[in-house]
Amino acid sequence: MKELSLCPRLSKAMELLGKRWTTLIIYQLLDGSKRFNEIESSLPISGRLLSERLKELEREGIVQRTLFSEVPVRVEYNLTDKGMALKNVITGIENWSKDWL
Amino acid sequence: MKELSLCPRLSKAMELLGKRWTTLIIYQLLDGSKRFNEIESSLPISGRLLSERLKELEREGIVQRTLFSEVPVRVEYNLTDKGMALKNVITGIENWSKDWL
DNA sequence: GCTACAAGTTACTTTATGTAAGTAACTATA
DNA sequence: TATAGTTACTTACATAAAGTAACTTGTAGC
Repeated sequence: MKELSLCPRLSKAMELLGKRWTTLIIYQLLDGSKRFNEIESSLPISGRLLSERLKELEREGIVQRTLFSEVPVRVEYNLTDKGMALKNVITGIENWSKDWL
Repeated sequence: MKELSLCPRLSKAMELLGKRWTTLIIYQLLDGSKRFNEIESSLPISGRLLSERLKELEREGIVQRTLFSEVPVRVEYNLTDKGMALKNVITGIENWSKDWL
């Protein structure tokens, strides 16, 4: 019988942020909204996974999706307040990386 | 040809911290050294992966492994300065989680 | 009808993770 | 002497996640 001293907060957060690409996608959106293709070309990620991750982030309320019915269609993604609140965390990781990697 | 606006610092850090269990293992070690079995029972992780992750963390200089040739053998793991420097990052994630999850 | 475009989706392969059993080296107990 | 117990791992195998590339949908212009 395991007596988990697992921190549920950290654990839940890492389920999200720990998934591959998630943090990098959020990073791309920190300086404003971007289109699907823009994110896709700014990261070495495939459309398949980008689509999956954006759906997860939308479901979690971290990213907002806006559809423009133009021709061809345009879709913009931007961070919600919940997403923007991750800015400090991401900056912290960058700083650690700068100091130690 | 992709013109990646990928932040190499964040990217490299997330390759490490984004791996499943890594951050949770570091969290377990924030308050002092622990033995293999202690970590294993404090997280829902298998020995197989824990062993793999600890090796990665040791290789990256985040965790230090100390062997005590007792009977039965005892092995302790503790964070290096590089590992301890992640405390702020982890606290940041916890706080975000508290505020938004 | 044919081509072009953005934003996906589908089908398939490779890699990572999960699960359970096994190993090494030694001690303590019957 | 034989058996069981201990820690810290490994190994073998099954399942889930990620990677790759081709295909779809809706619309416009030629």
